[in-house]
Amino acid sequence: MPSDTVVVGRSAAGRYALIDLDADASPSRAIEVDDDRFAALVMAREAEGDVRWVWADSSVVYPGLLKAGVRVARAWDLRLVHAILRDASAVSDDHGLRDAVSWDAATTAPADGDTLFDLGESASGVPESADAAVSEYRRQVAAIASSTNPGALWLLCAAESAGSLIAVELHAVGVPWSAAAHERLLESELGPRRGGGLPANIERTAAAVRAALGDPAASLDSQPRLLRSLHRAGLLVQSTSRWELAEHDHPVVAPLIAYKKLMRLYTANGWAWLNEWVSEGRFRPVYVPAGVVTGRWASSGGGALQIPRTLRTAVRADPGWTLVTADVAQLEPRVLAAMARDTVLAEAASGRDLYAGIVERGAVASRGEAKLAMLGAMYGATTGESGRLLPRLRRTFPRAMGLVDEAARTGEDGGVVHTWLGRTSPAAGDSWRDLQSRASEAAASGIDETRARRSARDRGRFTRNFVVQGTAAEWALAWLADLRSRLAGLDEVDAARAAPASGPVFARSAHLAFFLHDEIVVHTPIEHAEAVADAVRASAASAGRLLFGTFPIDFPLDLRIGETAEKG
DNA sequence: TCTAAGTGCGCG
DNA sequence: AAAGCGCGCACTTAGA
Repeated sequence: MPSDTVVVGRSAAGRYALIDLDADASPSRAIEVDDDRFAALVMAREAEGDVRWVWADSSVVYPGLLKAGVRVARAWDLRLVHAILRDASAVSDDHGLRDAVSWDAATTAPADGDTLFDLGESASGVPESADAAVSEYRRQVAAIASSTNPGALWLLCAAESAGSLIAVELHAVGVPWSAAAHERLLESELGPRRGGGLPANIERTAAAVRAALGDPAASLDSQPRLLRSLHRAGLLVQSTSRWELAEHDHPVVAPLIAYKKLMRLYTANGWAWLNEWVSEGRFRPVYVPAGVVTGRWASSGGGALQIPRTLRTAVRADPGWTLVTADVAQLEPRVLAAMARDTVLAEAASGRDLYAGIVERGAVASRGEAKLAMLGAMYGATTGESGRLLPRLRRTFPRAMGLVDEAARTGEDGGVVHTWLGRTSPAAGDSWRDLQSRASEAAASGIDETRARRSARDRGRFTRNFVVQGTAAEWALAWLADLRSRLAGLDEVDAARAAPASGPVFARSAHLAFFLHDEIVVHTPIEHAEAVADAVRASAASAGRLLFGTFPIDFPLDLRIGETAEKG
């Protein structure tokens, strides 16, 4: 059965308007409802059959639906799709889309969820009228249809929209988080919490630093003052970063590095963080789909994507539930092999460890070298060990290396590049172009030329990485979207075992709980753990096929089942 | 007292 | 001080 397309927005009277579109995207039927009827109507249509909900912004509309107990299977996020199509190099005839500047809203975090049905003040500033949504949707459909790669663009926009739903759901359901485990870790690392002052271990370590500096009043938290103290103590570093400190042999080095580590934990993820971000056993990060230019997600508040690995012990399943954690081994080089149709690299990647495969093919001598060289290829290293190893990688994998080298050249020349599905890098800005053209004039100074050259190289490294990072993000979106629908097919548990009872409807069965670029955590009733693991693997395979068809590249997972999400 | 920029470090 | 990409956050200082 083909899916129905229903556009959601506000009517002139300020009520919710639902407009059915027929096959050629013309409006065929409109219904207006008051806010209190909206969720019920959506639920009814979902029960009736396959619907794609087209709305301005999932982060605005969807939290209210979830709160009312309604989950939708498919959506189309006009704001996110607009941003993709506006920049897409595959779109030449945009059917007025690029002129529709009211849809150019900045990526925003959702207002924090308590407003039931509040579409009134759109958090992202995009239009909220149903008519505006219909017009924009028609422009988007036409732009995709007339693009040079409609299939890929459609897939990208659908995946992006699925991601917009998942981001809202992840926030609503939260990461199961044991405050007790977190506190135990804080106590053991930082020592007992002390009213007023710093925790005991931090104070003790600070005292050791000051003793080693021979300066009982040394300021450790002000970079310029600490730097001067270090100089006075005879440690002639240029910065106070751990990397540079570690290269020196001086009694202050060890305690200072220890101090920085403890302070980091204390200030970034200490008791204050726990108090602010964890409640009722859940950490609820705000995800921002496409918050990164490459299409990766960003987060806002709580530092969701920067939780230190050591804190993962606090991620604990509810009683009767467990966690399925999976991450993709070497996602980016695998994606690169597939994009470049580099069968040699794909072969080296087949099985478990891509870096071991590179060593086996004789390109470099050790796994460490393989990793360093491959990261250097994707990031654009020119110097050091990584830069030295690159030519060997180019000889062994000319197609894959050719793809990233070409992306870098395009960027240096001021051009744009795009991901496998067609997300396109931003155009070079005016100041960048000015700098380049000034440097190419006859009267250009040496300084101008050097600066222009450097900024061209910078841009080249950005576009080089864009194609790989962005395509990896697309793979991950496809993985997430496919997994979400597989999980939705698993049975619910009794309400008494729901996790937690006050959580959103989908929390009564296995559900995604965390996502970090190439890693997912699923919270599941214990009896469904194996089924979840199968679904996770199946969706990874399916994402690979969806993007790369029959090209022989696999995406092996590191998958673990256990009540904590700790890696190990 | 506010904001912007610099520094450093957590994640991929 | 990262070399070599992309982020967010905490803390400080400089400047208005």
